[in-house]
Amino acid sequence: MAYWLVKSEPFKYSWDQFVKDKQTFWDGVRNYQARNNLKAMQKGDEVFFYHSNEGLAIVGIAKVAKEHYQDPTTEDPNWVVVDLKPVKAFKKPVTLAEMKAEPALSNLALIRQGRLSVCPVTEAEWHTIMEMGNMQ
DNA sequence: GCCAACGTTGGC
DNA sequence: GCCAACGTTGGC
Repeated sequence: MAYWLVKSEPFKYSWDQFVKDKQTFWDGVRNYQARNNLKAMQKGDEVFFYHSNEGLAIVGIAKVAKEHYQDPTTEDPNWVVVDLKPVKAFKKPVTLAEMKAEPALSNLALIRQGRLSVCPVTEAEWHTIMEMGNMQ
């Protein structure tokens, strides 16, 4: 079991839309590092859903419903998607500012490499963030 | 809307 | 294979 974090701009695809859809394929990844992370995801892995640009917070938890497959929005075999489904929303979203202020999260990939749209989260980081969001 | 960070591209 | 130029992302 591994943990991940994906980003979405709420304009483009918000958590609310995700919940309404019940399931979605995570497309639009056009970065090799992010793509490699997508490929490493396994069914059942848990994923933080982060709102970039607006909100700047982790707003919910998703689960990998289907492992990577060819991105249906392109012919290019370089790119893949995974299926995600919503698990639950944070009662209290954990903001980027809070995560930056938390010493236990100083190595968080999201903070170290802000532009990476799909990044790994360690188990310790996962639990820290869960506590910060009152999700324990 | 600006700017910093970073990835990608292309000329040499 | 290096490096400058350029484009994109995302925080502020």
